[in-house]
Amino acid sequence: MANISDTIEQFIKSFFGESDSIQLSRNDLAHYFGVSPSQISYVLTTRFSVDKGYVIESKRGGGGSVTVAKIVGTKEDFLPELLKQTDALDALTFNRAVSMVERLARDGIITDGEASIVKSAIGDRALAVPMADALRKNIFKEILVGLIRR
Amino acid sequence: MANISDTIEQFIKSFFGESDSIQLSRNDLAHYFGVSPSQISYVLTTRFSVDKGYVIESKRGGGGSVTVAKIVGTKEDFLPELLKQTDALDALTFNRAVSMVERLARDGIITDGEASIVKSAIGDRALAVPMADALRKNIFKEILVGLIRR
DNA sequence: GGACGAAAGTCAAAGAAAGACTAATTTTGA
DNA sequence: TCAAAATTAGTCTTTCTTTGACTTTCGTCC
Repeated sequence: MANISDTIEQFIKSFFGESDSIQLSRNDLAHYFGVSPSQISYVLTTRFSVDKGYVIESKRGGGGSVTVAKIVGTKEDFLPELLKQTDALDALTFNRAVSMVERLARDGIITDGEASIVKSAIGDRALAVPMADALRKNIFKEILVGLIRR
Repeated sequence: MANISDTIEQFIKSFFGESDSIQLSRNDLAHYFGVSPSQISYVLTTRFSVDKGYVIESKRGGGGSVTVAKIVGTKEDFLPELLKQTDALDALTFNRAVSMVERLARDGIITDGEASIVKSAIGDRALAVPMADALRKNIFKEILVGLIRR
């Protein structure tokens, strides 16, 4: 956690209370942490992506701001939806998979323990073979199928 | 003990004691000992391997680092033992893996939900590739390592 | 409506750190 | 002895972070 991006990520997350949506000022945050404004954009795009279960909206100009909102899981629909999305890919990188898994955990669809097992199973060390991303997709799909049937 | 690798190994080990997990910087260590960074990697992989009872994780980029964690004998030492046994195999059939998983569940080391995820991940449908048994061994090992670390 | 300033967006380049691979050297053991 | 294994170094690659310059959009004030 030595890097500033992680710190900013945590700081932003700490603003989600019971509300699923927060509003912030890119410039103020940048100033607060003493970094360039685009650093905030970087944190926003890398840490609050759609795969991770967030949407970002913003408004420029005077009084502009950035809104970060949690996509709240519709539970029943979400797993089949995720399966469809995954199936449409021709490969699945580890990072992307992790985003999805952590989102499942965040929304309580799987437990943290289950999430960590999935991450182990589809990690780069586990899949040290050619075409790892294609294989990872396969495995992840099977896991999703299993989750749907339970 | 004349060689620098042994010295570095001891140096790293001297940081354990309080905690079972330490964090270090490859570059800093290399500088400290006046060796090339890859020398540190060499020590890490040869002296802190899984069968020697360690797990290594790392992160690249600004603020990146390497984490070395001891596999500490939990409970009945069953998991480390199982890991060692699995490591000794050169392949792992699905049936054999299922036996192990079910035993873990029966002993309460993992939940039923976790067991079913593991089974999905290492099932024959998930691993529809050549050399599936070798791959399955790899994946299962990583899962065990993850379980030990929690 | 046009000019101005206040936001935020974009993108590329530079920097930081670890990983992978290779070659050379040294040590070991049969 | 001498071939195999272990060690050491060097270099290139990949990944992630950080910064800065430039662009676009929005609101406000003549």
